[in-house]
Amino acid sequence: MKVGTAALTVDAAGMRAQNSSLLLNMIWRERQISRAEIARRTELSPSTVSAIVADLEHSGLVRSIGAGVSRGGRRPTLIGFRDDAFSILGVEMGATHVSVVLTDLRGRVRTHRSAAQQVRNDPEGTLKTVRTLVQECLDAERVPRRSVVGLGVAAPSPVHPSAPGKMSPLILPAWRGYDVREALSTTFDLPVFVDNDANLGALSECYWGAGTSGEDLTYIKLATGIGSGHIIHGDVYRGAGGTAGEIGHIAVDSAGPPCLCGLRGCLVTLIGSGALVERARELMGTKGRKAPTIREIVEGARAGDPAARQIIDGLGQYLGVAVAGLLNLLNPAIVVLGGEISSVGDLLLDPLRASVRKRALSTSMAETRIVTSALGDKSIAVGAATLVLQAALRDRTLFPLQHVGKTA
Amino acid sequence: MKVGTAALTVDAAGMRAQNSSLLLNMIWRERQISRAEIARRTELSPSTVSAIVADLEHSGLVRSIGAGVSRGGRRPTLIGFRDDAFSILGVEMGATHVSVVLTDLRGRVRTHRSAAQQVRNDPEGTLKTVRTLVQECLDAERVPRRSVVGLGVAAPSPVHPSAPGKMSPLILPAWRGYDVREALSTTFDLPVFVDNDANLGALSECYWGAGTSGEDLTYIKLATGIGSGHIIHGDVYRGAGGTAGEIGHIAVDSAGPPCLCGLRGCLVTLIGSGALVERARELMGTKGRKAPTIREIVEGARAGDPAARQIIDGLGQYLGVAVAGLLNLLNPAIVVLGGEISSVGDLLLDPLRASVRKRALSTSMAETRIVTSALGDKSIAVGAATLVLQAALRDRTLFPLQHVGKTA
DNA sequence: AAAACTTCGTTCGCACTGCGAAGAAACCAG
DNA sequence: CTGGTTTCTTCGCAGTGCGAACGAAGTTTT
Repeated sequence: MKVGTAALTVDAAGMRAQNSSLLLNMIWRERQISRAEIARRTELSPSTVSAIVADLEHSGLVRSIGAGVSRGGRRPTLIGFRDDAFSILGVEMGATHVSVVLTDLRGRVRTHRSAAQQVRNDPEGTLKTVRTLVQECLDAERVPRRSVVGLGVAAPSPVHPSAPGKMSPLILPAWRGYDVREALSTTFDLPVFVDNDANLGALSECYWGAGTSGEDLTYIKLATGIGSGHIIHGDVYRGAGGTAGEIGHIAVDSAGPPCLCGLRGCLVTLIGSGALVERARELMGTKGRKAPTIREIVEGARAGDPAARQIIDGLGQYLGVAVAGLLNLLNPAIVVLGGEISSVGDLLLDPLRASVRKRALSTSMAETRIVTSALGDKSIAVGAATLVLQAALRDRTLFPLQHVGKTA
Repeated sequence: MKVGTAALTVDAAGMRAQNSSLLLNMIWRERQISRAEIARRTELSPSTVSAIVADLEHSGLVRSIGAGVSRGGRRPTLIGFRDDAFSILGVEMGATHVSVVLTDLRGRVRTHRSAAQQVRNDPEGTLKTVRTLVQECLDAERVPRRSVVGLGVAAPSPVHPSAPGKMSPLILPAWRGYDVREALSTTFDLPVFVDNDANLGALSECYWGAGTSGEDLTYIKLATGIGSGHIIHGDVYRGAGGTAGEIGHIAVDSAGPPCLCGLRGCLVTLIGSGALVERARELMGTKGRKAPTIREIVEGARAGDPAARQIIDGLGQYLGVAVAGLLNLLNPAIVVLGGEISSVGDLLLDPLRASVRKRALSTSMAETRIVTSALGDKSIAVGAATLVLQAALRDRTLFPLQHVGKTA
């Protein structure tokens, strides 16, 4: 189990691990597939495929699920992935809440819990809440610790690749000294993976949403803050310091209002939830002085309220400036918009696309699809679980098998 | 030699190929290293290392170069990479010239030729010029075709990953129907690799310039056009449609002048060579109405001419807007500025860094170094050759060995 | 100067892997 | 029911990396 820095060498065992991983991924993707078909696609010999499938079957990750249709001879035995073989925990730490999901190996939510929690200034309380909710999820489904692959965490902060678990001292100063990974890993005795929330939203879309086949994708989270995450070559791209995707602080209007970060006209100051709500209070009838919620803006826009429509239009236009820059620089295949406000769909996409078209090269536009997320409000937490799934599908040893190596 | 789509399977031969590649790269990087040291670093067994090195030695890529210093026992035999074992051709197609280099396996230029050539509207003439220059380079060094690994081409156009060789119909409409790769590959009977010029500038920096150890890097080419290239995980990143890095058409000033591309305030309209020269004519003494050249601006700035300094300052400020966006979105470890104007060094870097600091999150700034290129005017052509080198170091079979497989 | 120790590189048998040929099993078509 | 087809397994083979043992070539100690 070499985990050295350079170690990319292969020996006989590594060869098996690699091919085994390839097959496992193929079976997972196809849901059901015969040995013969696997052999054809991978160009591995039938004998090798049989041997590896036997291994996988023995470890409980796949199983035979009856016969398929004949192609003019003996009917193939279909192999299926056992989605329920293990569970995965996903945690979302939002700005004002914590939410936990327990999923199977297909990203389906089996149980979920959430609670209001001030995350920004209360690390101790947040960790306690997370622990409680996680335990509740485990208890609710009577899931033994043994059958949990790991725990993924979505944090509202950039995460440095070399120190996952530590929060950014600039974004979450109160978390100085805390290590989320460390803390939860010791509590539950599980592998813990931490990443930025927008990155995990992107991963979620890549696996369960708009990402059809692992193409490069960018996810933009429209909420209190504006964040984005990139999937490049099937992997979350984090940049040199883990801050790739901080689209919220791109300056789109040099004459705009000042931002907490010290700049002017940041995207977040113009289209963050706070700004939208503020704008709504100005434009919409302020019944009793109470500021409307994002949900009300969404409903208003759907109902045809001109003020709400106007807010969405403005959002689309500003966002278009940033997205145009994104397309020119990165040229992703898909851009997905998430966050509550994105549920207005075309009402947002139309002005956005128009704004982008005015600003991006037509070559980069032509190949890029811009869509809104179809995943629900648990997409970030599910994305956190997906981070674990992705790691395990690549390295089978992460599955908590009884390690029945044939040597034993 | 499986080159299928999915094929990532490994058999015994693939295992050897992979380990062999690893060693080859290590020897290339270290220049000289003993078998024992290789074994320690790779965690391969000494016997395996010896066997593979024998293979490589037999193929002429490496050789023994005497003994190293003892570590308290027998002195190690140092193995060195034979930089001169093969040659590589690199071609730069600029806006108004074509330039060809013949390099060794260490990026050193052995011969070079260049000629004025209108590339944009004259595909036929351009290809002819390229053929002539390449042949001249080969003749000058009496290099037999057999010892050339391949030919790399830097094109002033985005290159679509699925059709390298075809130019973008929007940028170079006159090239419709031409396939550079096809054309040159048949002429010289060599593998041909084509990529965008800025991408290859980035690759050049990654191998021979500011890129110290394969960190993520962005290169920005300041010339007639403004382009950029990203190196991610040691590889050129091309995006979904090959247009990643089109930084030149990012809008930095919504009130700016209209651009050929149809937008307003594109970076290129503000800091492209044309704009700089135009500005210079306004500010500097226009002796005899003749517009100054970029070179004159550089010299003026160095000599302390306030007008030239002012131009450079403006350049730095505008560029800073785009770079700030780049840092927030991609968070590279290094940003390298290339192109003739970048030779003013700190005179440009100071205002640029100040501009960036005003606009980028301090977290992404902290980890990013911004520098000017130290490579000469042949860096793009050398980058084209490097593309070939990179491919061959990964897949040894690209070296035109006499394929003396031990079976023969 | 000789002996003891250290490091380097090679040799050889072993275990494991994937492959290919052969064969058994299962199915379809006439 | 027979011939052809496809699926899957069995078994011997070739190639690979590993580990132990060994010789080679230095350095350090006696």
